[in-house]
Amino acid sequence: MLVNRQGKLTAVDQKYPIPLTSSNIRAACAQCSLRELCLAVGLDNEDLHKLDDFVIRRKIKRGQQIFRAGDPFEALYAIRIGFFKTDILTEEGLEQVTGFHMAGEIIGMDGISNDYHVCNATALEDSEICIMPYDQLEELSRHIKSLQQQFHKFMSREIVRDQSLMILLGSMRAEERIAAFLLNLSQRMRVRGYSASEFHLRMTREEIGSYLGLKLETVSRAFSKFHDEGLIGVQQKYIRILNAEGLKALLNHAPS
Amino acid sequence: MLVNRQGKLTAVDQKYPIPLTSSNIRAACAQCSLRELCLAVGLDNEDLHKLDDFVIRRKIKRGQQIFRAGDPFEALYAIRIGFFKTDILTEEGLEQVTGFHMAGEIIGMDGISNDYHVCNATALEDSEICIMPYDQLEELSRHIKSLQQQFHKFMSREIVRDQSLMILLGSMRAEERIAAFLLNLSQRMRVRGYSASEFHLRMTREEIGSYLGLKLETVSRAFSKFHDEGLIGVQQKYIRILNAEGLKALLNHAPS
DNA sequence: CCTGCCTATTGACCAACATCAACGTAATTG
DNA sequence: CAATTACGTTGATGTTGGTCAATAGGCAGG
Repeated sequence: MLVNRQGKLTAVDQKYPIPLTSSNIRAACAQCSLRELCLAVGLDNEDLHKLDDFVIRRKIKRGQQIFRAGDPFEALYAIRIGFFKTDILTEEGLEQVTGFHMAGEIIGMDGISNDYHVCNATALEDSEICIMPYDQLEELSRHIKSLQQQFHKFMSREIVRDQSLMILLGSMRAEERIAAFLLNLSQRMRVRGYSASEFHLRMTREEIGSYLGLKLETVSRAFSKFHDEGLIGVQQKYIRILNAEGLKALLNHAPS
Repeated sequence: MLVNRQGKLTAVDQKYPIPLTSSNIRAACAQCSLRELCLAVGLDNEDLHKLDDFVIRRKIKRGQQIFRAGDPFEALYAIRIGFFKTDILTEEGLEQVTGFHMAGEIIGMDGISNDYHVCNATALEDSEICIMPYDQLEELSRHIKSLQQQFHKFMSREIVRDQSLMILLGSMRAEERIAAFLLNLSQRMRVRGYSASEFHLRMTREEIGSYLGLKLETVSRAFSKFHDEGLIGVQQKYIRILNAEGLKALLNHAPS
């Protein structure tokens, strides 16, 4: 087995790069439950089938990577099922997590600007993705106006998302960051029809810290503090939001 | 006069929103010296003229805003001459600068995702922009493949740029951030044919600090320290890079 | 030229978070 | 089952950068 239960690589990752010849299934956007979250929003059935013509569905195991920094850019990836992180190895060899990604989100757009990827994308649980070869997506979006518009909105949304994180990193204190992080996760779970008040974290404290510009100890301490204050329940990676209003209140009166 | 020399608003800004009926000139992309930096990269003359048909050139005074958070999204703006900042007012009423923008760069892409802008764009010196109404740009990019590709690259570049800033904010210490900031500015000046070793900062220490997640005093102290170490020359907003290698060296051995 | 405002610099002090370290726990492996 | 490994929690201590405050310089406007 390539990964242990924590998703850590325990051997050379022989499944990378993802083999394009095995376990590939033609996508079926028209039947997909994520149609309204994904790029396909607003497309009619005929157009959906044009997407199906070149979109490939793939299973990805926990710990497996879809692409790595430096890889040539070939496709965008829509998450159908599962949970991913994207991260960058800094010059000093430190990992910095740049995002956590859930069903309906699209990753890989960083690669468009220079024809290679600048980050790694790793599954944090067993997942399923739709591979959208970029040349064909670009071609099709020249012919389907609503696809073009939807695609642009996805890119713009990524810009806006990154800017929110910049604000978080630039102006919030540790506990505010963590409250914001939990509320954001909760919100995204709700949109996808999962419980917004209890969920399993798929990432470690260290990955959360890396994402939020904090050390893992600081993350752990904040979780414990929120727990003691009755704001959340914490048992390892299992989180319950007990007082969402209380968490939101932490965001508003920032002394800094 | 609406703004004093520092660009601070000294009266209600009556020039906002920018009047579309005065001082508008048809753009002339084919003659533009920024053709190779801007969206027009790779377009032939015929296509350039199609762009000219709807792109409007405008002068913008220091302190004037192109758009504000909450404004309906209508156009993208290419900077022809000058220098801009984009910023967001946080819930607590604090300004957070999200970017500094120079000639050849495009601002406003944050507005695509929700049909309104999420940030403000303010000229930090007298400037000139090309207004590109978005509907028409989208339409034209369906017909000109290289325009479409170029546009996508610009959006992706913005994503990559934001992610670099996330890494800076999430993992660098104060002096590293400021060294990185100066080197980045220097590099962008070089690309535009200006001196990379001496330039005027168009923004205040407070704006730099806001951008880098630091307080203005910290920015000032770092400038003084670099000055004492002979890395840079500082006289108010006039900066000389005396030892670029020394600045780069600060980035590499990060103890954190 | 003086006045006032904005900006920048510098020092003294302090708090938030990082660092270092020890220990506990869950899950996997042999 | 024991051993191992990753992950998480908590405490003690230290450093970075924030906070508060005083001072000075540049520029606008009367």
